[in-house]
Parts: sequence; structure tokens; C-alpha cells
Amino acid sequence: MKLSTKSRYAIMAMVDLAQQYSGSCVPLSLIAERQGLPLQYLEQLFSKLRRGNLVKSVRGINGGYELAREASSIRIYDIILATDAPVKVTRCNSHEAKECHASGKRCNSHHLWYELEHVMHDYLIQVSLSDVACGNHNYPIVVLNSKKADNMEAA
Amino acid sequence: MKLSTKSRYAIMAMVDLAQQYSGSCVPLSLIAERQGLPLQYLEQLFSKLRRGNLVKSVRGINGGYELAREASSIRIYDIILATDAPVKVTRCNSHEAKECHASGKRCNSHHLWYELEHVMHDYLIQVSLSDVACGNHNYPIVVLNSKKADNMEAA
DNA sequence: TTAAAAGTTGACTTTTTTACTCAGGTATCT
DNA sequence: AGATACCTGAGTAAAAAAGTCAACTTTTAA
Repeated sequence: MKLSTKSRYAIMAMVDLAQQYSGSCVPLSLIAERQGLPLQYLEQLFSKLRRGNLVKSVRGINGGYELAREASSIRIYDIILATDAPVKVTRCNSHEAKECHASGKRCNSHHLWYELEHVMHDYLIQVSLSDVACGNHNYPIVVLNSKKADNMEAA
Repeated sequence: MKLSTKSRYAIMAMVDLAQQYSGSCVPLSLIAERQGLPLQYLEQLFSKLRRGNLVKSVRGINGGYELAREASSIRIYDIILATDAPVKVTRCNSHEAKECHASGKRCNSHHLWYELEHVMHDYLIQVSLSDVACGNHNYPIVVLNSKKADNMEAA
């Protein structure tokens, strides 16, 4: 149950970018050095981040990267989505039930993974890049609607 | 961002066991057939489940497995813990900061993963085997304390 | 009491994924 | 022009996951 380094490195680099940015763009070589990440691996990741419209690149001398929009409007989930596969916990696809059970039906624990994915997604979508860059602590808790439905009308 | 099949198979098998049990124990070969899982792989997993005190084994002819206690008191997290590594999303260990950043300090997104792990753990600890076996839907939501702290006093 | 059924174990192998590296190319500024 | 930095795709070595093999133990029904 591990996340790949792709997203982790990408987030480290994006946080670094958000913290260091001060008007002019930042070359990847600086980020790689500061964060201790392989430069050429970062280049791959930023290629994806650019295609995902999360960063803008400036070529040529004194070139580099800058955030495409404000850090507070970039969700952590956006970064993961751009650099890694979407949040899928198992290989049983939430919509289609192929590969899920030999019979073609859904496996008996299908819904469990669906809800776990939802929980992860729900958290990652609420946290922004600026939250992480500023070191905000969010103290998340998971509320089950079936158990604690008193003062909540969530779906 | 995927969970290994170890936990997934183990949970499928445990759900099957919880659903099929009716007084006498159930041989693994039946579970393997019903769920379409490799028998000898299941044997490995049940060996761990037994060491984790989640199932009891009965040897000899007409032998098999049964739950060690009521399905409602077995948490999904227990099954994952017994068969797989604990819920760790990245390789930066929540307590020690080794491997986290080349400098030896914590990486800049350390806390994010800590909270994500917490969210997953918080969900998986609240759902029981019987919930899954009975097909209960729990509609979990994630509440951030910093944003929606109005009517909650959670830690 | 013996043979078959089922659990138990550890080592081994195959496959897939991860985490990079390499080599070359392109755009841009000085 | 040439240095700097972005950009891209292919290739690769190491690690992990997924599954297999073989041998062994316990128990019970015949």
C-alpha cells in the first residue's frame, strides 16, 4: 500500500516551487539540488505537469518554471492526477467490473475499495498546494454517514 | 497508487468465509474456487491471518477455517495489517525522517502523507468485516478541522 | 493403521512495475 | 553563435508483487 515516488517527487518539487518563487521563474536544476531529486526524472514529471496546465515553462537562458496559477487554487489531487495514475486503490475499476472477479461479477469487497478511494480523493481534493507549502495542519477525520448522521446531510 | 492483491484477496476470502460459515469450518479449496483465487496463494495469506488471530484452523479431513471471532468485531484494518504492510503511503516513515529527504530533514510534504495515511486508517478502522459481508454502505466523508470546525471538537 | 484430505511452510520463479538513465533534440536569451 | 534550459522517447537495472512448487504435518474415516 504505497504511493509511487512520481507523485511524491512532483509534490515536493511543486511545494519547493511555490515556496521559492519570487517573480522570476525557477530552473529545475535548482529544485533538483535543493530537494535532492534526480534532475532528469524531474524533467519527465514537469513535462506532465505542464501538459496538465499546472506550471508554465520559460525556455532559454534564465528560463525555468513557474506555477500556472495561484498555489491556493492548485489542489494536491491535481498534481497526483497529472503525474501518476488517478487514485485507484485496487485493480477493480470502480465503474466497470472487469478483472474484478473471475465470474465477471463484482467482487464481494468492491464497494469497500470504492469508498476508500473516495476518502483519499476527498482529502486530496480539499488540500491545496499552498496548504502544504505553508505547513498548514488540517487534522482530517473520516465521518461515516451511517453511524454519525446526526448533524450532517452529506451525500 | 495501488494496494497489493495480498490484502485484496485476503479480504475477499474473509468476506466469503463470513458469508458462508454455518457452524462447520470451510476448506480453503472452496473459497479459492468460489472467489477465483489461486489456492496456494490463499494458503500463504491464511497462514498470516491465523498468526494474526483472525481465523482458526481445523486440520484433518473435514478441516478448514473459521473466523476466530465475530465478523462485526474484525476490522478491515486488522486484515490488512495481518496480511500486508501497515498503511504507509510513502517511504517517508511517519516518525523517523530517514529516506525522506537527502539532507536528513523531513521532506517538505511529509505532513501531507501523514494526514493521508491517517485518513485511510481512520476509514479502514471504522469498517468491520460484517459491514462488507452484509454490503453496508457507509458514505464516508472527510472533514478538515481547520475549515469546518464549527460543530466538531475532534482532535 | 493406513491412506487420503486438508492445512502448513519455505524457497523459488516469473512477471510487472518502478525508478531511473541516456541520448538526442528544440527553443530562447545574451 | 553558443550557452542554458526545456523537452521527449526509448531503454534498462533493480525491486517488488504475484504466483508456483515441493515437501511436510496433522487428523480422521475407512
